[in-house]
Amino acid sequence: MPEGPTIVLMKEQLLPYIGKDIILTQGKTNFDLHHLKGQTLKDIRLLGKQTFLILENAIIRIHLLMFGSYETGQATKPAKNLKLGLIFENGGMFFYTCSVKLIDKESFSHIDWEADVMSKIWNPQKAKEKLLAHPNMMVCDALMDQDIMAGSGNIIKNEVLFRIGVQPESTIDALPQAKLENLLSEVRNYSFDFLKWKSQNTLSKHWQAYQQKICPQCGGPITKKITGHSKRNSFFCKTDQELYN
DNA sequence: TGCCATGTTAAACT
DNA sequence: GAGTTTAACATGGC
Repeated sequence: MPEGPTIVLMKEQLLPYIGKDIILTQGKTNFDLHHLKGQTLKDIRLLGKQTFLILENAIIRIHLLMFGSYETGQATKPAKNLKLGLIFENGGMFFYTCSVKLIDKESFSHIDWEADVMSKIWNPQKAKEKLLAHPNMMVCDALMDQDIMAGSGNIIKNEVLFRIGVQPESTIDALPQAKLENLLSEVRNYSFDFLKWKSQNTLSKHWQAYQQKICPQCGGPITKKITGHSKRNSFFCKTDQELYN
């Protein structure tokens, strides 16, 4: 169950199959899997929560959504949930309960790779311009917007806002310049902390606001509230986080 | 046990 | 037809 960093970890598991030929396909997709057989997996690219499998003659987009899961090597989960299985000479990759789509070259060529907060070409300046183009946008929505900050999700949103001391319903135009810069740097910083803690299986131990009841700084209550157009739960401290609007 | 959730899409509304 | 809301997906943790 994925935000961007989880997908970065998934990609590491998929790397051994780059350069290998697909010898068998499995699963149930809304396109014909048959023509994938025999193709080489040329590359794997990520944009936030999306994974692109670049084949010789097709591009497949995988999105794990909320409940999706994957395995590499051998498939062990119930076949009825298998959306896509690709078998290579050295093992397979299996994606369950997720979205699997064929992407045409045209739309693939228009992807803004610089929007991925974990990418080495992440472009916070460009993200800032996109944010400023939506002055009334609430920061809780900004941090869920996959066109602006691809890979950020509800956990990252809440933890970033706690770190920078800003309440989720603050708006972009009311945010002091320094806080905006803060937001852009912490969304990347926290994503890499997320990656580190996730790989150590200690992610939830490090939550300061998300799913918390007591503020670790002031000892006061953490407020839980559905916020923004994205209508996702926000967790925040009214004392240690300022509302700018 | 039952409820809720790291997310997006498409159907079903207005 | 547009914009908006709801349901679906179906697992795992508390």
